[in-house]
Amino acid sequence: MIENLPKTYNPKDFEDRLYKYWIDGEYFVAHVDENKKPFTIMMPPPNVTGNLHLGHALNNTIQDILIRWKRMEGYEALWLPGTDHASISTEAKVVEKLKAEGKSKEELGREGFLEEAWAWTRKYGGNINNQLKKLGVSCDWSRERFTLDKGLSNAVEETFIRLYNKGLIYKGDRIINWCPNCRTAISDAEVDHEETLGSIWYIRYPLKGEEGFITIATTRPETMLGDLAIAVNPEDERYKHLIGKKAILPLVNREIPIIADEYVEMEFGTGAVKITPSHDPNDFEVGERHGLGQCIIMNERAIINENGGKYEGLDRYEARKRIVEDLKKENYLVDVKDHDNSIGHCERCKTVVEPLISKQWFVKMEPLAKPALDVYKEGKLNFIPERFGKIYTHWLENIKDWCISRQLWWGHRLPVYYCEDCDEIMVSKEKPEKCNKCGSTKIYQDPDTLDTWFSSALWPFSTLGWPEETEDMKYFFPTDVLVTGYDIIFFWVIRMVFTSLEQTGKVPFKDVFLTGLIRDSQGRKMSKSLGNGIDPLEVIEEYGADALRFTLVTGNSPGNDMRFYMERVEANRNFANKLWNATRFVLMNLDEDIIDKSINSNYLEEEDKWILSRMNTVIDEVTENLEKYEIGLSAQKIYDFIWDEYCDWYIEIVKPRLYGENIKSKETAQIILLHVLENVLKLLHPFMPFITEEIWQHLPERKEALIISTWPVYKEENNYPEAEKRMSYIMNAIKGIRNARQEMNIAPSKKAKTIFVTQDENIKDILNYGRRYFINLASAEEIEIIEDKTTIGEDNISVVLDRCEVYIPLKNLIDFDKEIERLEKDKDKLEEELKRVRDKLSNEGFVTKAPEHVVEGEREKQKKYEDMMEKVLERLEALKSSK
RNA sequence: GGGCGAUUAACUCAAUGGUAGAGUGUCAUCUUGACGUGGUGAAAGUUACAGGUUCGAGUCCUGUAUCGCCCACCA
Repeated sequence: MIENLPKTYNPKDFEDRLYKYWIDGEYFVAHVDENKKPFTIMMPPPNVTGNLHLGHALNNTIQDILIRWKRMEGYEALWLPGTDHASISTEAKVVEKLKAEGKSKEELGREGFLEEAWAWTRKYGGNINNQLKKLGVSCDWSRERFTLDKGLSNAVEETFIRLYNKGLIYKGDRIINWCPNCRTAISDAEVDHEETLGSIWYIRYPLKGEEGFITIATTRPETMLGDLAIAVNPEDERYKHLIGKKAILPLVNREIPIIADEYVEMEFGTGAVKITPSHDPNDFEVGERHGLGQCIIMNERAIINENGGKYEGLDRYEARKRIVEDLKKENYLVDVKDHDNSIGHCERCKTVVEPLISKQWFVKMEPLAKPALDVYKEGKLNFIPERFGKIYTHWLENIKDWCISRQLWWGHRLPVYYCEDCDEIMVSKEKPEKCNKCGSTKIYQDPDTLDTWFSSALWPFSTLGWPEETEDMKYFFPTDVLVTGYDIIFFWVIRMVFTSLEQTGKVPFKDVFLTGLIRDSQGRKMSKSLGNGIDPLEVIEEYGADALRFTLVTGNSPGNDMRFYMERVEANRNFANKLWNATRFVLMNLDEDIIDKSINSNYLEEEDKWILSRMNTVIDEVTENLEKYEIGLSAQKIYDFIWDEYCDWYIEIVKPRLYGENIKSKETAQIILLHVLENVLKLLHPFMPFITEEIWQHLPERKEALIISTWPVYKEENNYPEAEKRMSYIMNAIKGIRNARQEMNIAPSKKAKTIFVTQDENIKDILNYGRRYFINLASAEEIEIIEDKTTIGEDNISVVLDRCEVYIPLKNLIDFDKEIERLEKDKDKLEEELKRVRDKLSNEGFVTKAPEHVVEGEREKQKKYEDMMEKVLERLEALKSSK
């Protein structure tokens, strides 16, 4: 007896067990094997202390599908996992924890803080990996990396030094984005702009040595404390006479020059602009051009400093309030108007960022951007969907230097040392013994750390041992595809490309598959504050990982946002249950002695050929869809094949053979049931790895795990177009009969005599062959196939098919009005179809220009519909006259 | 101010230029020996709008509307 499955599908019974089974079998571990082609994916490293959310689940499901598929196709598949130290985010969490304990970063000092951060990382660091395992990810845990690992840190330092030595990293005083809450500089990409309704204040500045004022407009009055000039457009007739003169800065009483600069738009505001070089990027440039110098008025917490005079110690917004009040009091405020403007917020903590002049480290982007643009133009880098290529190009064409230093402790410390005596800068991995320049031994390291994305940018190769020339590096790099969300194209994708081109000379991946965002059922972003987030682990707990995975990859397309519905998860769980029970059916009808037998084409019946042929097509299409990254389509095709064709048709058709006396027929049915099931399990495995492996393990004589079985391929010997045609005729006939019977309220249990009328020898042959199908699937009994319908009375349900009519005599059960109504409906449908076909065929353009097979197809349809129409009309007339 | 996307059944979404599909929901029906997490059947569409290209358009082009996203230094 063959071991059977439990009666109900319960994923919790086996998902964890199977994951352990795969791990124990080392199926996820990749090896350098010159006889095989490599296929590599680098998992986008989640934050080390993060938790799995649906975005991760989507991403990793897609990667797992690709990697499992390629593994089965015979590639040496490496999927390398790991985590990111997430400098700013982790540091913020640790600071918060310390705060709750009444401690601060500063109290602990750098060493103490880092100890706390490592403790935190060790405590929460494993979480996300364990959560990923629940999802079934088949990544190579033996190669797991962390961005702060020794090797990866070495790669970071190496890269920094190389770029520095090439002059591509520099230190400079520049306007950067400062987060007063995180108290660090952040890059442009880390600033979120938000349109906000604010005010614009019109302030008049008295002229020096003469009567009158010059009125400026500003959205940030508090920055006037740092004003070093007023600028007007050189062409502006209103102000030409004032250029070169001086004005008095109200409240502060500083003399500032009135200068001319092209940057000023005459149409905006009053046409005169206050210039605050230390607190605005444009003003900074104006200041540079006119040698205005600097006046910094805020500290790292955005609190007014000693340069702010009496406003010193006030928060920036408090200062604004007070300054506006004072201006009003002293009659400098001319007007206040509503004004929309776009305000930058820290991507991490949402605090309004402060543009601030500061000494920071930058990567010079222009020379790096060029090759990254070229490889895209040369087609060496593809985006799925393609439209993201434009976003990539646009960003690179308008790129600005990348601020990479952060005033944080958790991260890669800059490999930069200074001489205390002569300020010489020394860039090296180790601390220099003495100063290169003056020989002093008073050397200290730069306190700053690097932007997290600087190390992430190296991920595709630092993980493989670069800069060492490791075997892994030579074999697995460059990688094949990157799967990530479109929201981190700027942060990550682009930076990986230019960094890899610069350091390795290679594009790090051929394809970039971009996923959309997952939203809640109302289309809102999932967020903690809204409380609408869905925990993937809870979904897995209730419905199983396979149902979740299937939900995430169906019903959406790459790069488009999707809404998440529990109902869909449930539907996919039901699909798993369907497959589970189909397997139970197959297993309970399997005789042990068929297990070793292979398919003998001599014994194949029509439905066997049909299902083999259909399976063959599905194999072909699914593979093709996967190659084009059409994951949702491929999943849908497998779903439809399993449910509609295998379960609803093939299993139902084959039942009588399984219970019948004909041994050969019975055996063949069993062999085909098992054969198709095996192939379907393989096709479905990348999408639903757990249930398929579990079922596979219950099939007789399993020698190897499904995860390493061979991906099915199209086979010409399984191609049976004729059987497909004949079966589809029969299936259509069955549907027609079922439909008519249901509409006439004839219960399926009411078996009825069924008479087919046809003069077509071919159809006769098909129907004759298909007798048992009708008996079992269309509630037919006493099937007759005749040529002449004149002897049949009127007391029938009748169905008009292609080249055939079906009569089901049901004496005294037929409601003539209802039967007429039903046929009228058929008539209407046929009329519509006929009109469409006739219009087409009477269009000369169509007949002459459309491809021959399309025209021929329409002609055949016309003939068919005309014939059917004639029969329907005859029947209608007969019914009406006999009423 | 630029750029991009979306608009298809009640809802959520699919659909290589050739008769618009699915899931969910709805209605009817079935205790048939895998599955009620099921079977069978039905109803449900001017593919946002207006033009154009084409023998033929949900699909390609132009414009409009609505919604959404991204980028951008206009004080």
